[in-house]
Amino acid sequence: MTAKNTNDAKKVERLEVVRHSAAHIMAEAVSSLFPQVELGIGPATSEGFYYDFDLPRSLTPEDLSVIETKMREIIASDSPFLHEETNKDTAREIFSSQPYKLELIDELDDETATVYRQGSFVDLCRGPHVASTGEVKAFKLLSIAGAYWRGNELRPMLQRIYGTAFETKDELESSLKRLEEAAKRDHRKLGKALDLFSIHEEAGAGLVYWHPKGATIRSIIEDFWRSEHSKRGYDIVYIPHIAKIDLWKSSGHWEFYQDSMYPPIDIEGQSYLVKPMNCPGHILIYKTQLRSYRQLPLRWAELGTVYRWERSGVLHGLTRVRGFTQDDAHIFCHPDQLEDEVVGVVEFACFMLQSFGFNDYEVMLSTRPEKYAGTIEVWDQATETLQRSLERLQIDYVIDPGEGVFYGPKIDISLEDSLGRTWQGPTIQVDFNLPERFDVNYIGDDGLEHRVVMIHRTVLGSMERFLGCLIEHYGGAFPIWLAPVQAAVIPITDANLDYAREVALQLRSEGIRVEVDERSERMNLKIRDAQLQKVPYMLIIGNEEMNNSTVSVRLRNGQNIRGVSVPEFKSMVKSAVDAKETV
RNA sequence: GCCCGGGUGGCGCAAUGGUAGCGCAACCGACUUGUAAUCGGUAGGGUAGCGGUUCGAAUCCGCUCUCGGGCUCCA
Repeated sequence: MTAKNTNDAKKVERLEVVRHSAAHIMAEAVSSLFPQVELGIGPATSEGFYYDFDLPRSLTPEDLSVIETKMREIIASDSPFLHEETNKDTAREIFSSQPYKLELIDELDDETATVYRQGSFVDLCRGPHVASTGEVKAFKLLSIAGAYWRGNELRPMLQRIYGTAFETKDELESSLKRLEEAAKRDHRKLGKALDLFSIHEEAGAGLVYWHPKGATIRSIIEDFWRSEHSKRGYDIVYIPHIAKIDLWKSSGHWEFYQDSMYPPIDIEGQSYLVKPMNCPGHILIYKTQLRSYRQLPLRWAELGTVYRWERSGVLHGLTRVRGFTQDDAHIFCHPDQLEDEVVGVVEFACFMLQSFGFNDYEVMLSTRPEKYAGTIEVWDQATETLQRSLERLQIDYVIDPGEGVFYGPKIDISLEDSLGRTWQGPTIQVDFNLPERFDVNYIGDDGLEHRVVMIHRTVLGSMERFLGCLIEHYGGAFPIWLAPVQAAVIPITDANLDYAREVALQLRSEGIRVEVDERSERMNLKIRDAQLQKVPYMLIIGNEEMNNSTVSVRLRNGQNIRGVSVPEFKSMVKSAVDAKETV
């Protein structure tokens, strides 16, 4: 487990100041181009900075370069950032024409208000800033977006300009390159280019169709998932996709989660709902018997497909969809087992992530939200258990107040991909509520009924989101154990076709995923296509190979190994698969 | 859902009021070739959908669907 530490806090701090100053310079530029502008806020972010504006017209991408030019002038003028302390009343006068600033002034804790001036521009701001505008040496405006004032969808929508800034031009350049690289790895692009999945306008937004190659990867992951679960004492269950509304009323989902559920379906006068979660189904199975404390913990896992109504604007490739398969499991245990179970799940989740090459993650503990079920005591108890488990594992975590689910607190793990971006992955949620609602019990050693404690958990998140993340993490160049086509057999001329087919047959009999490129094309074209498809091994077969019963192996990194016998190649692939090698 | 910007042959793009064009892929033919694109030919769309303006619409307007960048929200 690698803790994420801010290795050079000072540098980060300095960068924040530069970015915040860049935001002010941008605000000055926008103000001079649009004197009627009403200013929102303009902070630095982990990636750059933004500023929100209320403007008389919509900005276009062309406006960005005009604003950038203006910003360069301001930077060239090298005017100092002047810090000024004043009181609220004076501040109100300064910002009399700025309603958003006035609102901020009203909410200041004490009587002093700090303002910063550069040139003729003045902004309400706590600071700090660089000494003068000339110190902002490398910046770029990136995009325009709508953003609600103060993040509240009931308040006006402002226009937000995103930009980024660095201390040096080199750092800016490499950051922009990283963005380009990220764009190339976009799972939506790669999904199309590598023929992995599709989403259809005529079939519905947010609903994923897995093509053979994508499905191959998915089913390998699912097989791995099942076998790792069975090693850890889980059993697999299956449940239906719809259930009577009463079940969802009993569970509390109808009450707390209705906004995310699809409307009822009428079936012969009865209302049914498509499941947004799997838990009630697993509870029904639990309740088919009287359970003894000796049976606990029961760990039941399911690749359970759920459907949630997500607002149209939030859908995004595979990472935000309306139908998805959770790698779900529910653990029924007694309270004394809770901590051990949580520890086991967190370890399991980390193991799974590491198996896919994710070595950095962030752990978040989310506490009681405003809308919650159950009592505060029970919530506190559960939250403490989660906390103790993380401490036992010596995992650094951040507390996210009020972000728990309605039925219990949770641990979320977000993973960091090869480009340093974070993705929401596994989640572990304690639930004291559903056992209560469904009266889920076990018979203790005292012969009496006791309430079970439930853990909901995923170790990947959802198949869709995880695959989306994996595609980007590997940039489409999947490790050998996951690659949908592990080897492309490339005959040089048609005369080599029969031998090529024979080699493929031999490899296939060993479970190696092989395709023969039988097209009447040149070898170079076939190699190029296999490279673009990111196939890990290309087996070039010409007369030389045919005569010696060998293959010539080309790796996707360009490396060539000639004269490899077929058995040698088999064991090469096998060991790469076993080691989960990436090439 | 909200703000802004898009939707053109399988894919990537061009055409901004005058009856849609290019590259790749596909198909046919020739070539039979040692590590990232062989050459030639053929076919393919009426521009997301519906309605409107106009002599004339891919281009302008309205509505719907959908995609992208964000906001809010989330596995």
